[in-house]
Amino acid sequence: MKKGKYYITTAIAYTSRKPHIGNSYEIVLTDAIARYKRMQGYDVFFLTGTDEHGQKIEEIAKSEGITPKEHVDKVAGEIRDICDMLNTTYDKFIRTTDDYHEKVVQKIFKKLYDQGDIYKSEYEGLYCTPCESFWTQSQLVDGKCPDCGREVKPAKEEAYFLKLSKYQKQLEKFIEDNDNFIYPEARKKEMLNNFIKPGLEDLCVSRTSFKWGIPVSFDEKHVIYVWIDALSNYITAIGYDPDGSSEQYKKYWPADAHIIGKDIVRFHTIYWPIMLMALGEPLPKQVYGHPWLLFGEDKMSKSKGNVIYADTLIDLFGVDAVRYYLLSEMPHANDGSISYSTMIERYNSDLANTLGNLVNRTVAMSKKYFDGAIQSPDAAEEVDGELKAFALETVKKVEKGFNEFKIADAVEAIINLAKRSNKYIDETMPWALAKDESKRERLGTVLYNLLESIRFLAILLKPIMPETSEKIFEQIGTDIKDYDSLGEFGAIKGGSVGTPTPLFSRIDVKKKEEEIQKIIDAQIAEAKGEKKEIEGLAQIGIEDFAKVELRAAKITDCEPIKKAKKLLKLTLDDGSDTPRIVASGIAPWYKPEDLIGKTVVVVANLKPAKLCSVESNGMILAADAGENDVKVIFLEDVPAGSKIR
RNA sequence: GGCGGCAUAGCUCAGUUGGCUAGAGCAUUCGGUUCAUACCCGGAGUGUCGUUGGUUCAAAUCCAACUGCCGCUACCA
Repeated sequence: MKKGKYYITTAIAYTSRKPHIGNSYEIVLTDAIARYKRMQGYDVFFLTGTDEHGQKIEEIAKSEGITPKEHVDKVAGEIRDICDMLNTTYDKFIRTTDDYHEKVVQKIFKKLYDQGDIYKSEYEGLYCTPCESFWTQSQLVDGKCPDCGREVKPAKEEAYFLKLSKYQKQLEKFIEDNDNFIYPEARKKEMLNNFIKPGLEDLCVSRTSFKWGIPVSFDEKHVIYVWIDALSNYITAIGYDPDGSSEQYKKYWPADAHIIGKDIVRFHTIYWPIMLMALGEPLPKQVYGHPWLLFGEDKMSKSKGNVIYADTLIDLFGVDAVRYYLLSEMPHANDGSISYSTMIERYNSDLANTLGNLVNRTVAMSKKYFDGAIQSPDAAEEVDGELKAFALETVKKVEKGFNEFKIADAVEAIINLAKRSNKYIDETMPWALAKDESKRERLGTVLYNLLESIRFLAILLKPIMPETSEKIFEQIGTDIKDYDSLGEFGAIKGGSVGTPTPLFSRIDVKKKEEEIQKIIDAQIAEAKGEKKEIEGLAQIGIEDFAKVELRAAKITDCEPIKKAKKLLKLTLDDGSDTPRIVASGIAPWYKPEDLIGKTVVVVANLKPAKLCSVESNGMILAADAGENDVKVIFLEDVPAGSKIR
């Protein structure tokens, strides 16, 4: 049955480093949906790709001593390999460094500028001079530059802006009229309440602070910032062009679903629709912001040895089991979590015991009792009717799950059909029927119903575990694989079954855990090795150290700085005639009275900086003693002014 | 601080518009079966449904307050 077109996309992955499984599961999710829709008869176009510009990439490449292009080529390759390893069926893989993309993005920018939706102004922000970066209030750490910890000051930079404010009303109306546009519901409320209703500020869409990006065609010192560059991929990939788009674009746009992480919902439901409104193009039908898949309780970290990459998992369990696991654990509203132990558990209980064993025992019985020949069904009994009804109901549940992006529900429904089929075997007891020659017809019917039920499973599993699905078809000896055949129970006509072969062999938990432990140990060792390398790179000569002038200084006075939560203003006697004023971010850990009279180490030749309107001359040394603990280094029996070396 | 959400069996969660002795999966335990990958099927459970009030013939389900947890709070790609 032919249905309409269905254009679905993932977010494009940022090519800073190789993604871990938490980053990769989005494409598996999207692939399952794409395969499902395709199977239903939709003309699907599935887009994924990589986002390759920006300051961070420029910096990483520099630290690696290669060009940004070399870096992104490497990482984009890795990302694409992972997509392929996961057996995903994207129709196109776009890179934001692709020629056609860059050209069209420039045209889009120009068009918006020409029609007045983009205008030139000044970007006002908090600037850290040594780091040459702008920061927002929320990015600051203790009111200071998050990179170097130094003072930031308000500064202006020439930049281009997109008029969000102009389209605010129109966007608000669109979101409210289109109930399913932002999904799930909670995200919609967040966008509406936090951003749209309070009023949108215009968006800065260009930068001059770095070079690795698409230049503004009519003002070369500006680079087009991430928003317009990255978001446009959804239309440039299928041939949008302000001067005339391709047939493909006309066919597929607007997108039916953008599948993205919850962290970028704002970009896709505010900036992106407004860009499209400004371009005069229709808006996507739905944006699904999925939650995160975390590893256990912790965030993934190399040094903890808990970073899981797709290839590691695939080596351990096989691609279909990994897909199955990710999709069955896929959270819908709250963040979910994965672990090796639950992976093993689900593998054994769902895949090996429930599904694999069902197929195996059914095919084995068909071989044993009828030499593989599939019988025609005879008169139906009540249990048969129950099984049929259950199978037909499962098709509906799976459809509902996919339509609502609750893939875990769909997966559960499928496994439940396998369980129901196992129960059916116990209810009908084919081995007992086999002992009675007069029950031969009944035995044939029972096995027929089982094979048909398994055929349902194989079709419904196609989007989840494509390879396993094929194996099942081979074993049950049918090639009736089309989705429409699920409208009725009983499509198989004759034929004979294949060889019973276990689909998933049970995992020996102990052995697998040992294998996993080895991988974890290797990861930790590798992380340590990398750390050493960094330490090695960081080595400096004695002449560098000599540039730092350290002196002992006695704290003669100390008071909190009113405007700052974390700062204390210290007055120091550094042995010179004039008292030295230093601001220090230690208020959470020390009270002024604890400090007066103590002797500390001060960096005497640090460039003065103004912190919350106090001029700070130098800094005092303190240790990061723990996650959130700072200890000032105190000196004993050292006269103020002593040089430290 | 503002906006939104969640608190149900040991664990992960279902519980639609208020109504039958509050459910499922996993784990635990007992029993059945032998076609099958020591697998499958069945039984047993345990719960003050966060706390306190209120509405109602009736509340896990509606309202209020409180407590705890979580998400979002604009220029990061």
